[in-house]
Amino acid sequence: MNKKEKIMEATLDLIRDHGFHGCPMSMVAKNSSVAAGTIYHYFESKDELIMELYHYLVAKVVDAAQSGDDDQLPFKERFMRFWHNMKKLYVQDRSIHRFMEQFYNSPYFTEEMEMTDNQWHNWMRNFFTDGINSGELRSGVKPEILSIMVHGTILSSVKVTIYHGKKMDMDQINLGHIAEIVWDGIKKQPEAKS
Amino acid sequence: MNKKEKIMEATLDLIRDHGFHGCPMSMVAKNSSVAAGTIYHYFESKDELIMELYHYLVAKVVDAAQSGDDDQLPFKERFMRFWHNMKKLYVQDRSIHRFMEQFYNSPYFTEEMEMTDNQWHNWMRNFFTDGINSGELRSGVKPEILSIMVHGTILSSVKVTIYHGKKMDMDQINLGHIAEIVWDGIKKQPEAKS
Amino acid sequence: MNKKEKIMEATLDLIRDHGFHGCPMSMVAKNSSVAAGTIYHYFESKDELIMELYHYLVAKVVDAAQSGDDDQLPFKERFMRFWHNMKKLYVQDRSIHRFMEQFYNSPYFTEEMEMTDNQWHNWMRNFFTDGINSGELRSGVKPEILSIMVHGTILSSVKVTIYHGKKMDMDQINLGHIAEIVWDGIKKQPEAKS
Amino acid sequence: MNKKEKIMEATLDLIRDHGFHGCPMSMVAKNSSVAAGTIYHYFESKDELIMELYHYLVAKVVDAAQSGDDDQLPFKERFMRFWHNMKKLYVQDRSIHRFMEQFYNSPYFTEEMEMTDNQWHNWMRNFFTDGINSGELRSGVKPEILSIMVHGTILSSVKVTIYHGKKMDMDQINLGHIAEIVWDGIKKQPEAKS
DNA sequence: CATGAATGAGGATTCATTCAT
DNA sequence: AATGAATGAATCCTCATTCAT
Repeated sequence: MNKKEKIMEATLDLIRDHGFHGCPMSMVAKNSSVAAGTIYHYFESKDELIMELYHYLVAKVVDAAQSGDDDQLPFKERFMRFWHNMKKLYVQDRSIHRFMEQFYNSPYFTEEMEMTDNQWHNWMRNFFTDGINSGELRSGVKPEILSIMVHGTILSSVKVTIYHGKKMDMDQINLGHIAEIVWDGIKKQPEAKS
Repeated sequence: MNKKEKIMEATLDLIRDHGFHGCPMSMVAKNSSVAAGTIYHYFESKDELIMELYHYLVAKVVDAAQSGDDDQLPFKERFMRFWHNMKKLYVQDRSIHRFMEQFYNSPYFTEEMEMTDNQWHNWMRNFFTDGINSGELRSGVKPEILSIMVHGTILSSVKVTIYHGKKMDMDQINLGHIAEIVWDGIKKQPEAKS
Repeated sequence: MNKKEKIMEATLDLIRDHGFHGCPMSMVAKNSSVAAGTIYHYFESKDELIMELYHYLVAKVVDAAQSGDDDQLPFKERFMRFWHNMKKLYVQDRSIHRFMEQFYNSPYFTEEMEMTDNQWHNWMRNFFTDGINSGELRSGVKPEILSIMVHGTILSSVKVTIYHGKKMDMDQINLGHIAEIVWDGIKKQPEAKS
Repeated sequence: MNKKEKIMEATLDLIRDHGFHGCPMSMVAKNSSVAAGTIYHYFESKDELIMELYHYLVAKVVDAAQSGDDDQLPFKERFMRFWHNMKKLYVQDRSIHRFMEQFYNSPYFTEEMEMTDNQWHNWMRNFFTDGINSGELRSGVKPEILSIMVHGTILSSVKVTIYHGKKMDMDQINLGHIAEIVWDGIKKQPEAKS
């Protein structure tokens, strides 16, 4: 791993373990085994380090999301693969999610950024647009809405897995059901609803 | 409003506008019109202020959630009231949502807290247990799972409303549909599905 | 005990246990069971409280020193009584000595105070002047010098008693010798010295 | 002088002039011509600065004590050299004495420290053990006791010199006598006394 | 007399950033 | 490129003192 990545990974670990607060540059330096001054060769400022880390993680997330995807497959299959890719990513390494949640609710994340081209939102929009166009998903709901909703539910199910995992003696079958429930919610609905 | 609440509200506003960073005690003092030292009469430390603010907001959230609830009503009606109460709460005053998102992903929120008696989780568990017991919700899914899932989706739909609201020129009808979609996902299912 | 004394005693205890630093007025208030404001009815300021405490303790020390003294007795007897009175006082309650040592080496204690009438130094000067005049003590040494020397040695022997007391398995006979050694040093010397 | 020593010396000066109070880090910084933050490169905290200063001074004191010492000399000569070394050290630079007096009577100095290996006490114990073994000092008194006693008396005579020095118009001869008096107290005694 | 909430200047400490080496 | 000592503004917190009740 090159120095720049080492610095970003150290920052990420620090944020996972000690929050956005607990990652002073001095500690980033120590944890990535470089001198404090060296960080400033790779990043103009701490803000820039955080911003680059954000983009680095977005790329990682998109990569994970589309692993094994194939637009020739039935959309339910594609949806399930997406779902499990994301869950795996978030469960295996909590740091990504934790970073993102803090990032989105911090002043680093401005409204402009949201509006601007965003790899991750673009990918999701396209993905769900495919499902709508192929007639396998509900029509009449914008893909942006579907994507935010689905992603929110994935994150929630990650929380369930992580926090309650052992404590609640929850059988895996139940947890697996969540994806089905969500699929039932977004799939093409037969006709009238109660 | 008493001084303690004034301090908490000032902190909350600061966190909304400038994130978990960006609320130095000096600014909390200024925004709540008390001297810096006064804060320490009411809170032992900044950490304690944050923790008390959390509990204060949880109480507010539970209050909002159960507004107009009545266990004699059909569960779909109760669900829709709950849904709209929550959305109203989170959309009208973004500060609660922003605080919570940051809080849950910060070191303030420990695993123990999750496990410990938690007003909000208790309320939600009881609520969804009612729906399961009355046969109006899917059986075979634990109420804890339903509550985390539903709440996660509410938060997501709040994000849609807030961030994309104007930009996307999204008609209100579509947004209203989300609750229906979720209801379709959690309601008693007719029979077997693939 | 009246309120004023209660405040002074609380201050003294605090200084013994936590040093000159660790006695904020708030804690003095708590430990003496009065409100913070009340202290300012009895003392103009913290400085004044410390100064009054000093004078209060000086009086206590003089009282202890002259307990059982009688200028008709042989001076060696008077000296031994004095010695044991002081040791008892300092060993039984370390706070007096600890306060004094810190006081003397703090800015509270000015050179003027040293020069000014000082009950305790006066008492000691008079005491040793008696010994010189009666021919039982060395001549040619000013009583001021004798008194500071003797008192310093008492304090040292208190330190021995307190710190090393148990640890060193020191027989009481040896400790008792110190007064004898000092007496040998200050008593009228026979004639030529080596 | 390196920066670490400059900081310690500035602290010492401040304590001499304004007591253990009266040396805020900001002033230590100013007096040692470094930035406030720099102090924390060399010392973890103010407490650690004080503790290191203590050890630094103990080393200085031991150095001074053994200056010109030679175990081939008669013990009286060694004793007199020791005495005058110490007096010189304490009188020439009052800061060491003032620091020590405050340090020993503050919570910085714990019982454990007293018990623990202590350069200074070790040196004194060895010194007086030599005198006892060579038969030039009283037997039957532990060297620890002799050392505490003698040192206490030196400190007292320093106080005499400093506080009363000019005021009392005390001839140097008298002051010089103190060492003789103490020597008379601790030297091998001719025979039994009442 | 007594209270204790309120004050705000001052103290210890942190931390992003710079710069001589 | 890399270092890490140095900086000093900013932060959290303390505490002597006041004053309305």
